[in-house]
Amino acid sequence: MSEFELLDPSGVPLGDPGTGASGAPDPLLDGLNPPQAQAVSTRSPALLIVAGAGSGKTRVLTHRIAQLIRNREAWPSQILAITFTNKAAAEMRERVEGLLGSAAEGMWISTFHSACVRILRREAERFGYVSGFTIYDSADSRALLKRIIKDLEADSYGFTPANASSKISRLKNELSDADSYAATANANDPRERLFIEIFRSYEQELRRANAFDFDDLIGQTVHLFRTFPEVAAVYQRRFRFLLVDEYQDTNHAQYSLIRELTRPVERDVVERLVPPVRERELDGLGCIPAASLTVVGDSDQSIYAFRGADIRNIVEFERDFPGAEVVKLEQNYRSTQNILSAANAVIGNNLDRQDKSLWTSEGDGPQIVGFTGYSQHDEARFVAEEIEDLHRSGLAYGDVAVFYRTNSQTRALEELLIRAAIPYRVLGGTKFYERAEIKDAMAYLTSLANPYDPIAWSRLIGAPKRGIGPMAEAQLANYAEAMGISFHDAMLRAGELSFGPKVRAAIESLGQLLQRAARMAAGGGATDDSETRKQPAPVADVLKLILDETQMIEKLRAKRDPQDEARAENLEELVSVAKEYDVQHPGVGLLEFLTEVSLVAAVDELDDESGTVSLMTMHTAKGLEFPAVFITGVEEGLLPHQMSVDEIGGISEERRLMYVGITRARKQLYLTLASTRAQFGDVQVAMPSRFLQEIPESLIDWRQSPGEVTGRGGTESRALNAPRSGARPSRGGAGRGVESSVSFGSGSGSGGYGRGGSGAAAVSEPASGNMQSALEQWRERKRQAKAAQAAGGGFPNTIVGSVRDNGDLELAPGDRIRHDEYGAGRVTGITGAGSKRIAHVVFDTVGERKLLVKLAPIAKLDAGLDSAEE
DNA sequence: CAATGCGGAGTTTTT
DNA sequence: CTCCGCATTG
Repeated sequence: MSEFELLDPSGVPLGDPGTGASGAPDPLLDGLNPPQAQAVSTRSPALLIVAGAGSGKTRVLTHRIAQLIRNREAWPSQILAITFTNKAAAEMRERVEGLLGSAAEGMWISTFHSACVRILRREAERFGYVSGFTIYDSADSRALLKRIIKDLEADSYGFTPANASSKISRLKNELSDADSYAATANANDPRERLFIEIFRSYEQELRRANAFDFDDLIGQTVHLFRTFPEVAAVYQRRFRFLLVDEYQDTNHAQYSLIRELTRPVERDVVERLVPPVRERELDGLGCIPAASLTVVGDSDQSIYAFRGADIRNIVEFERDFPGAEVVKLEQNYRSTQNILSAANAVIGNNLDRQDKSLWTSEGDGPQIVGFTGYSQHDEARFVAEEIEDLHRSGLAYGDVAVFYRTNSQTRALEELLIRAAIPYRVLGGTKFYERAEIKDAMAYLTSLANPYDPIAWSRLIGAPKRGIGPMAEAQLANYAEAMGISFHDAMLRAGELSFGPKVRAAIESLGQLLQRAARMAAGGGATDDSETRKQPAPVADVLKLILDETQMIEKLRAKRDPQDEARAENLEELVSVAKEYDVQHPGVGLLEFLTEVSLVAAVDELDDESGTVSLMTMHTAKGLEFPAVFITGVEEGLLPHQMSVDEIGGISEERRLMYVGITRARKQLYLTLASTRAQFGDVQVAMPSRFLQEIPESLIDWRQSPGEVTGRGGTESRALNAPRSGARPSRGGAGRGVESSVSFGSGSGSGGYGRGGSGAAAVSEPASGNMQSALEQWRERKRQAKAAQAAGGGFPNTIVGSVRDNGDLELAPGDRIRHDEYGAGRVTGITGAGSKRIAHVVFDTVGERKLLVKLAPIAKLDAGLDSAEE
């Protein structure tokens, strides 16, 4: 919303705190447990709600807000609630409105970034920006940095747009700028000096472009408040109640923003405020007292340290805000006890945390299901098959989520889900708005709002290709700068520069298009003659004008690359998005659309009604819950991620990530991994994650344990055509690690693995007998691991057993082999060498496969006629 | 100026 | 493996 009322104009006195709640029982407290009710009702100046996963914190927050309003302790306009994502904000608004009726109008419920944009758009003129500023996403920032690094020839010092950007981001999150950094940096280090130059130049260019990057949105708002106390006072006065969700993930800049907003307004500033401050707003000293602050968080779910989140913000809250009250919510209303026990066991391995255990009164529920695939492909197939089983037993696809650590893991999963015809949706990853063609089209809109933005302008010039190259672009940019005019105006005056007739015509026609579109967007109508001031044109109309005139869609369609058809469709989708926006927000104009697009988060795309399986990273999953959850790639190097192992606190953060993942599951949790994983073209052996060993084995029903797939923990390789792990009978080559025949829901044993193996899930029964030996191996390895750890020095995961090793298996074209999964087949070729030898095999039933000789579950049956023997 | 092709490099999480 | 930048060619 764009309206901005300072205080409710009616001037009705606010009720006395607490009066509404006394006497009759409050329906807003109905069904809350005592700590929850306490968290809703308490009125200390600062409140920390320590809310474990699934403990009903959203409920508490919404009820608290509703109670404040309903008791007339606050007007809706006096409430500022900060959430982590737009989706969470929308949900919270909806729930508060549900509790109150429509009385919630005027509340600010938004993310840090959205709230700051709103403030900055109002106040930008005060410090050299204009309201139409552009918000640079990280790609835009990097594009700008790329130019700067090139200009300064800093690339030879190892600076890249990516590393410079992340360093600048880190500094900005600490509220540093180039000057303050320069004051502390080592001036004798040429690399440091160069970095400072990059940083300074980046700041200048942003300002000149009238653009903020993500971090600026917070940092500059803090800066604004500190520089202009009377501006800060407007917001300090307005927002009497601040509520901040996910407080454990706030960084220093965000923390500072909260501090600024909860500062009392000093007497001398009070006197200058407009409209004049009324007596009842003041305390005895003539100040406007500090706003009430409520924060909600769980330090065990802090997973954004890499983005500057500072766990100290929550740990030291009581010290920061004297008089703070702390309420702990530990009862979980989401998950079964088995899932919670696993979560508690994992997080319990993090030192320096306050001991806290989630519990539920809802019972144990089914065991967690574990599965180890031979490859990520195999793992993905298990996931797909299992989802099918869940679906057949009555679970909606929309109730299932698949999590992973890195976005690249979606590949194999998507492939198998497509093959199984399971509807799914990937959240995040390469987002819609990050696609090249979408960014191209958006560059036009951005440039209309901010004709001084060089990144947008530079992008639109080359999309589509129209004969204006880097030379012409540079000339125009120089000219614009020299004359102090916008890029658009420079293009309209291309005749004053020495371009060839063709180039000049192209430039002028583009300039005219932008001029027309700009008029239209501003509400002047597409043509010159408008005397009637109209509403801003709908965004979709402006977009369509651009797409039609530039022929972007047609040009894509004319190409023969099949990818381009998809790109054309994306552009059409963008038009639909814009139309939808126009319907939802009539008459608000381009700027709001651009803002909203800039600030969408991955999770905002989640549509609860979509009826599709959701794929997302565990970071994206925070704050969500699903009846059935798959956590995939639970391997060393992936979860915890290799990159985190050397970082201080890295493993702890990864463990929290695992904890977040586990606690998303309501009823059924799956932990899956693969024993090999292909990365960058070659295959690598993967070890089970140390986090798996931290979960009591009784909680996990291993359909196929790591022990079964990676060998026996010894060095000898087993007879490869024997049934795996001893006791299990072979299943005619299609035998998979599916041990139990107890099925989930209606016993559909049909949809199993391979041909004939049952894929039905054993949910409530412990593993049946023939699982014992495999489990025994796994246990033995865990025992060894524990012993090693107890012996001191050892890491939890120093012993993970050896892997299957067929290293000495000689294969040649013509050999017959048997594969545990695919059955019998004939080798048609061998490529690669050493541990990366790949056998190309045509199987009798499943056709051609490529297998890593060293690790595939294969055995030689008989040699081909001309095979080389050892 | 644009399109094509080759070679090299980089691989975490995101508002 | 895949994306990106660079150089060559049309």
